[in-house]
Amino acid sequence: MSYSIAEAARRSGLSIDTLRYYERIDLLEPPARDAAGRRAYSEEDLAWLSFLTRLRTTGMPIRRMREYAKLRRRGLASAGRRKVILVEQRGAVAERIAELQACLEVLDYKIDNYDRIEQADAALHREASA
Amino acid sequence: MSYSIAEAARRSGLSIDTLRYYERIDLLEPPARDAAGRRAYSEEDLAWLSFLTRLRTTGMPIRRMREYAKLRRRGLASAGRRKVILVEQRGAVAERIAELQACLEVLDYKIDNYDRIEQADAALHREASA
DNA sequence: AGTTGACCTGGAGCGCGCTCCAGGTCGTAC
DNA sequence: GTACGACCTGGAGCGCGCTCCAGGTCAACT
Repeated sequence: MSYSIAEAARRSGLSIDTLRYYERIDLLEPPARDAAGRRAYSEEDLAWLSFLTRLRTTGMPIRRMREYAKLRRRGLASAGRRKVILVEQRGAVAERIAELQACLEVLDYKIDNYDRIEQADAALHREASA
Repeated sequence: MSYSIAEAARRSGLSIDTLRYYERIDLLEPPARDAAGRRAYSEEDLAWLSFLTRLRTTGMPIRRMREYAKLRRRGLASAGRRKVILVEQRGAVAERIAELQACLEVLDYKIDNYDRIEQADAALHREASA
């Protein structure tokens, strides 16, 4: 089973342009082509894309993803170095989550303040119309 | 107490250029100036900067921060709309955290796989040298 | 008086990650 | 045979958030 670029885009959630772009910058091995020279993405291609989008979601820069992709092309021998990249990224993600949670607290605090302002305001109106 | 731009940069963690840039794009009210025309940031300026950097950390686009800043300049009357922005952002942050946590699981899974590869590899070496 | 260094302004430039475009080729449907 | 639509290529353009630069002013120090 293989997929046209439009199908691959739909399934990966990336745009057609982005798929071609990823190929150009060596994130993605050039997929097979059909008789007419059109890209035919395999299930494997899609699985790799799905992992790539995970990495992107974590905020990994494309430069680093290319590094990972390059290692992957070298096969098993590069497994150690690939693992290092993932472990590093895991750390970065954990940090980022902590950072966001701290921000969440600040937001909650501010929102609480606005709540109090609203209540004071409502009280004022009750008083005025009493 | 007021602070030179260098001090403000040090305390806010932003660069001097970024401070001037924020002022240019109306994120920051133009701070007071000393006799020589140099910026003199107040404690309030710094507090606002610190909140701004929180918002940036959550990934709020600058466009939206400007909106918030503009409302703030309009005083109490805009409190309701400012609250809406913060509540919305809180939602976005919560979503983002969830997304990152999902990615974390994928990373853990992949890293586990690499661990297994390493162990299998180590076993092979033991066998070979036995 | 001269040098240094922090600061000023307006504007250009940059790295990132796409996104869009022009101009062309195919295969299918009418 | 022609119109259409999906796809192709190479390359330009874009929005974001800074970052850097040239050329200048000013206060302090020697």
